[in-house]
Amino acid sequence: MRTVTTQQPARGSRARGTRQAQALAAALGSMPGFTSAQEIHAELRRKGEQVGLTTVYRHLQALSEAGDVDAIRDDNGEILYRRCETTAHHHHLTCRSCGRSVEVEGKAVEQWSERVATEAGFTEVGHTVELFGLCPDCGS
Amino acid sequence: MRTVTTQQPARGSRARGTRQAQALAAALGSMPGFTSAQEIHAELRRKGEQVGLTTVYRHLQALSEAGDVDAIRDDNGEILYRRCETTAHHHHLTCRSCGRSVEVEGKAVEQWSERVATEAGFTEVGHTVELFGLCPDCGS
DNA sequence: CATAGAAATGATAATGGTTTTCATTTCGGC
DNA sequence: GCCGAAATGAAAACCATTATCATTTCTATG
Repeated sequence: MRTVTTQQPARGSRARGTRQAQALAAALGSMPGFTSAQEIHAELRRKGEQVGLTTVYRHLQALSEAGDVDAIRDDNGEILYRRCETTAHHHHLTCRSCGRSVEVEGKAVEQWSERVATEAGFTEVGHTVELFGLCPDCGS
Repeated sequence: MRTVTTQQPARGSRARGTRQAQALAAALGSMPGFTSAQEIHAELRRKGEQVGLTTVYRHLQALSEAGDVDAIRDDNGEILYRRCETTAHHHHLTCRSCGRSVEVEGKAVEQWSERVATEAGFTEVGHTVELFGLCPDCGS
């Protein structure tokens, strides 16, 4: 085997300091709204970053489980990701046209779901709430 | 060449009266909660009804578009169907364990979503709201 | 009754996003 | 330098859903 001529960066802690992880984080941050794993992967390649699709999926999944990114499903069943701005529980108002999204609080919804569930005798209630519409720019 | 005898667009009386359609409707009605197309198909075969998977999908899709059944996506991206009990807009409180579901009204949610959207300048707002929990039977 | 044309059906193939597999590479520590 | 754990990624597997298309079923009509 040939000698390795140059060693790439990535000094320091491995998991988070990985070249791929950093590139992914950067890409995520540069996206205004929700984007699919595939799109993120494409964006990375466009930027010249070389990251495998598998790695993109793996990191997004990990980030999602860790609560560092939000994940929702669009109508086609694709999973869309977005970097979280707050760690508190929240929902999204997403533009159908451009994908831009706003995080919204949902106190009213939380209370409503609690009440409804209790009335029906349900426990350990969770909920999925997503809003879609046209943002000011795309609206007309 | 003979004159093309125009055929009256056959009424939908057939579509609904089809053996397969009836079997599907019956199966749907016998399921207490949300079920996937695959499960319904399996159930039909179990009953001895011979209905192709394609047909199951086709009918479910048609029924869904017609508003005769509700369709939601579970966490795995699968589409789950359930016969509608009311034609009015409503949401569901579904048991994570047994799949049983209750239809709930969501006036509070409608108003909340309207308000939030307006505040953000969004228009033509739609929403996805699903509640999950443990029903009285499965909860304790 | 025969018959043509339409709708409906369903076996099969294709799609496509996501996950697995597994061999390889990277990197910290000794 | 070397070992082993973690990370990576190309390729294959998965699997629900859709598209294809030949065949069957039904209905109206002559």
